[in-house]
Amino acid sequence: MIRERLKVIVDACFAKGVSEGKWSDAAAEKYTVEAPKREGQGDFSTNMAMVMAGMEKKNPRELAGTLVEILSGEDEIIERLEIAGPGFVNIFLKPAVWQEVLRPILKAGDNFGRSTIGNGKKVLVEFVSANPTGPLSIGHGRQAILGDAIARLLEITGHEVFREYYFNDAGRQMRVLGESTRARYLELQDLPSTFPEDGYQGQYIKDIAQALFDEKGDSLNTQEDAKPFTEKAVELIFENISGTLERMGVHFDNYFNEHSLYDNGHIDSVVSELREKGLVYEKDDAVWFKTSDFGQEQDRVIIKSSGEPTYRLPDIAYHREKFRRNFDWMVDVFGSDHIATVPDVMSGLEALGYDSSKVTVVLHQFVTLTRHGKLVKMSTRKATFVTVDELLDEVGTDVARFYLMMRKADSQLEFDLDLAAKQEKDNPVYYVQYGHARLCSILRRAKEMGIDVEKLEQADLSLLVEAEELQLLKTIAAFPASVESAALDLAPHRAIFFLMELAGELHSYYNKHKVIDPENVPQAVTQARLCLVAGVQQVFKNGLLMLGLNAPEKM
RNA sequence: GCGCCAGUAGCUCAGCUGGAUAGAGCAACGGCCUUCUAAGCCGUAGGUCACAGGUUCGACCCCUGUCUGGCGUACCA
Repeated sequence: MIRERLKVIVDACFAKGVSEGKWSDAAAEKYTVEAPKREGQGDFSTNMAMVMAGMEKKNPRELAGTLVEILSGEDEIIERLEIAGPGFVNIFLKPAVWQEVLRPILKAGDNFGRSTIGNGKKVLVEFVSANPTGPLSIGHGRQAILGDAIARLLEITGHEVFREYYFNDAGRQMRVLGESTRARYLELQDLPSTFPEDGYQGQYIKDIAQALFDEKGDSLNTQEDAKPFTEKAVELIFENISGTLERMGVHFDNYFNEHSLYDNGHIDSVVSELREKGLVYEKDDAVWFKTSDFGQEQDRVIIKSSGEPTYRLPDIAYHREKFRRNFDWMVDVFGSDHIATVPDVMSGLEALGYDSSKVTVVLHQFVTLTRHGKLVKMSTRKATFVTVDELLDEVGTDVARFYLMMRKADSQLEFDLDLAAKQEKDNPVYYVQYGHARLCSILRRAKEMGIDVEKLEQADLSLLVEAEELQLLKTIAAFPASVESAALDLAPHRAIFFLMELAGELHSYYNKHKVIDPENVPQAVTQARLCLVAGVQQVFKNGLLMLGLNAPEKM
């Protein structure tokens, strides 16, 4: 909020310099106004002089001097200026600028941090999209949390968000699932059975078989078709997946069934459209898509010689339906093992005349699990994975959510189960939540002492002069920009880091300065500090809730 | 072989479009609770930002090459 205000002033001064012939407008939009990392380098700093130096063939420090001359006329919010290092202009603002940020924050309340930059843009976020072959693994968990956090961030920045889960309950995988279930079903009756070679080996298949036996008895013993087994398995697995998602606080607006693409003729129409454009051909009894026309190394099969489509074809058809449903932006959250499909889908969309730049794919790297210091290898088929449910049992929803969104998607995420479970105290989740709880505790105490919280806004904020106080004010003032950056860059981990930084500053302040202390702190100062406490508490609360985390008032 | 991602403190990781003296949390070591919650704070220690070149006023960031790890590279999804 403050940075934007200052940027306007700096831009005006740049323009003034241009009109006065001090420099050309070549550097317009190229320089930045940023908060320096280090203390003592001003509230903000601009590199304008250095950016201009190369273009103007002039000494950066000289240019900086000129800039300072122009800027010094702007004394409404600027206290002083200095030229530093190779030509930075450091800008020190009047403390009142920071002190006054509290009023709008308290006024905005739960809405502080929300914005309208999304401008009502319709966004489809597709994530999880696991086929019903087993419980959600921790990898799916990462995707669920990442996608959910992205969706939440886009929502509060003014996008119209639609969450979708794409799944397939037909085809070869499902046959194997049904056959695996049947084998377990016969097995539990001590009847001869043949477990498929590539069958699903998890305990959950046995549970499904048992449920089926409890329901139908031995009436399925002579069943040749695996279909009733598949149907039961899908039903129960989906129940399980929905339950897990519910526990994690993840909801979808729609479950899109791949099979509907066949029923509605979308698969066929994609093929015929591509055929009309001369982009498919037959070879070795299979149908090939000329992906080489779109810069790829080789063409790809879209219909196998058996007549069955490969995964690419429905993927393309599905994305075409996304476009037909008029979304302005489509965000796909995939695991990195799906990387191969991305260029194929993009090529398909281009071929069908759609602007594939409206699709953004967030590929997240794998979650590597360690338990007892050893790497846990994961495979759904062999059931050697850790399920999201088990994770939630061990560490709880908040810890799971926090850990799974704390890393950027590009990084592999190591989840140490022992650590997450035992780390009840030295846990970043609690570090942040504790900050919120502590502030709530102060506000409670204020109330008990009869300090009228309603009147806080009338406090004399100029009494907030401690370095830690100004730092907290600067940080919370940057909250909306931080949310925007996390949302637009689809990077929820930045919001997490913001909260951890705020928590660090808060805990330091808490230990150094007392808010309520009638004997040592004047009442007016207490009033002002309570305002700060309320503002910071509000930011913690908004930040935690927007990420789907709890903001406990007591811990 | 080729493509994508990663390589930053003992460990796990931040570092947003190139900016000033490299950041956090764990772990280690030394301190702080008759005072608003010690799930906290303060201090110490810890680095050739994988390696080698290049671009420039300035490189963890951009370019080239090399090495290491992960994921792909199916008529599996």
